[in-house]
Amino acid sequence: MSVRVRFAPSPTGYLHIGGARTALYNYLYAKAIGGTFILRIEDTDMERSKPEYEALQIEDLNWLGIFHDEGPDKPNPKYAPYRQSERQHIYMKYAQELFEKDLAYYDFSSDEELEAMKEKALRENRDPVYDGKWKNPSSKQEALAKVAAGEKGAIRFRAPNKPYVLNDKVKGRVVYPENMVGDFVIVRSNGLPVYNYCCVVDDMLMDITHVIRGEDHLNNTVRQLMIYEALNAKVPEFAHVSLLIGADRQKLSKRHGATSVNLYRNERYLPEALCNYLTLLGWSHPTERDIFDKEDLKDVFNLERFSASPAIYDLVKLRWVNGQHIKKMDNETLIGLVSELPGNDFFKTQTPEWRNAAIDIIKQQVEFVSDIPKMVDEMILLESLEMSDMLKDILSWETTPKIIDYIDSQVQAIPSSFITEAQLNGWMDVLKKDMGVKGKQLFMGVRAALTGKDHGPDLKILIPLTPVAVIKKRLTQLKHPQA
RNA sequence: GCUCCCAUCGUCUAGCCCGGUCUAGGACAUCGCCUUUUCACGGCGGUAACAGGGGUUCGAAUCCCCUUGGGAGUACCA
Repeated sequence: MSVRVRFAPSPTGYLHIGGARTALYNYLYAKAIGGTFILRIEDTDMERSKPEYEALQIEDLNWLGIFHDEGPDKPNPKYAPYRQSERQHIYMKYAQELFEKDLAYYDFSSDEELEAMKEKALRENRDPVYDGKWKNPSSKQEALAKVAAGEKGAIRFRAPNKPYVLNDKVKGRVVYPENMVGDFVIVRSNGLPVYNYCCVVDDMLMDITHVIRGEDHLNNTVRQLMIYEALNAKVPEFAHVSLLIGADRQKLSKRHGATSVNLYRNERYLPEALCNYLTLLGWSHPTERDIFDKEDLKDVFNLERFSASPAIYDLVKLRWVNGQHIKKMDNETLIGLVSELPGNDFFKTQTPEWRNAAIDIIKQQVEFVSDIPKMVDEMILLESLEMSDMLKDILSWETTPKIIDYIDSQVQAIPSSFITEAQLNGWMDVLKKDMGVKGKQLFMGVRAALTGKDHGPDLKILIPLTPVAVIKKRLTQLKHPQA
C-alpha cells in the first residue's frame, strides 16, 4: 500500500510556526517516498473553529511551498469529506458499532459527579482516571431507553486494562502502563465526537500509513491505540516529533516573538529559507548540509534522522539561512520580489540592466529581501555625506581636493544620467598619470569624491549605477563643507 | 501529585541503535587574522559541550540504574 500522510490543523487561528514544521515534515516525507499528502481539517471544536482560518492556513501552507494532494478543496471521492465537521455521521456510525459490541457505553454522570470523582482521585494521589466501577454504567437497554427519553449522555470508551506498546519512529519503544487512562469520552453528551476518537476513525478510513505529528500527542496515542484495536484497524506508523520551545525553554508562544507564518510572509522572508530552517530544527541532513530546498531533500528525507529532544526556536540562524537563499536566488526572481515592495520607486523605474547589476552587488550583502531597497538608498542614492573619522581623514589629504576638483569638472560635463565604467577608468588614468596620485590616495580619494563615503562596493560597479545628479550633489557638499 | 518523553558547545546539531577510529565533528553566533587598497562576500583560525552520581566493561558521549533539570499529558480542547 502506498504511503499516505496527513497534516490535520484546527482552524482556530493562523498557521503556527510549529504547525508549519509538522506539515513540512509530512510533505517532505510524502515527496521523498512518492506518497500522498493529505490535508484534513479538525474542526470538531465548534466554539473556536472558524472557516476563514482554514483558508488562511492553506494560503500560508501554499506560500511555504507545501501543497496538499488531497483536502477539502481537492477531494478524492474515495476519502471525502475532509472536514471533521462534515463527517459526523461517520463517527456516529462507528460509535454505534462500539456501543453494540459493548466496547463503549453511555455515561449519564453530571459534571458535578465527575468533578467529585476527580478530586477524590487527586486526594488519593491517583491519576484522575474515570473509573467505570465508580458508577455502574447503564445496561444497553437501559441506556437506550434513557436516550430515547431525551436524557443527555456521553459515550465512553471502555479502556482495556492492559499496557500498550508503541514503536515510535522518533521516540523508540514507548510503554504505556495499564490503567494509564480510564474509560474516556468519545462522544460528548451534546452529540459531538471528540478529537482522539475522530482522529483514529479518519486515519483509518483515509488509509493513513504514517502519522507524523508533535510530541504533545504522544500520551494521547495510547487512547488511539485502544480505538484502533477496538475497530480492528491497522495501526499506522507513528513519528512523534519533538516540540519547538522558546529561549526560556518554555512552550513557544506569542511572547517569544513571531510565531505565525503570515508574519514571516509579511516581512518578506523567503519561504524556502523558512522551510530550510524549520527542517533543521529537529531533523538533520545525512551529509550535514545546512542550506537546501525541498527539491534537494527529495532523495534524502526520511524518518530516521529526527532529534528526540525539543529545539529552541531562535531566529538568529534563520537570518543567516535567509541570506544564503538570497545569494543563491536568481536575479530575475529577486527583482520581482523587490518590485513588489512598497515605495522603492527609483529601483522600479530603472532599466532591466541597471536592476540586474544592482541586484548583483546588493544580494551579496543582505539577509532580507526587505533590506534591498534600504541598500539601494544607502549605497546608491544617499546624497548626504557620511562624515566618519575616516572620511575626514581622507578629506584632509593634500591630494583629495585636487581629485574632487578634477572629478567635479568631469562630472559637470557628463550629459547622460549615468557615468560609464570606461569614463571612470579614464578619470582614474588621468589622476594617476597626469596628476601623480596613486594607491590609497587615489582609490579612497575617488571614492570619497564620488560617494561621500569611506566604504562601499567596488567603484567600477557602483558608480555606473549611481545617478549623476546624486553625485553632483555630493560633490557640491564636498566642495562647500559648511553649506 | 501521577504517567510518558527528553538531556552533547550560548543555539541548531553529528556521533549513540551496532561501546574502542571522539584529546567529540559541522553550522549559526562570537572573537582574531588573511584576502578584496575600504565595507560586504569569501578564506583561515580561536573560545566553547558529552547535566551529576553510580554501575557493566580491558575500554562508555555511546549500554543499565539513580538523582537533578526540562518538556508533555493528565478534559464531555485539539
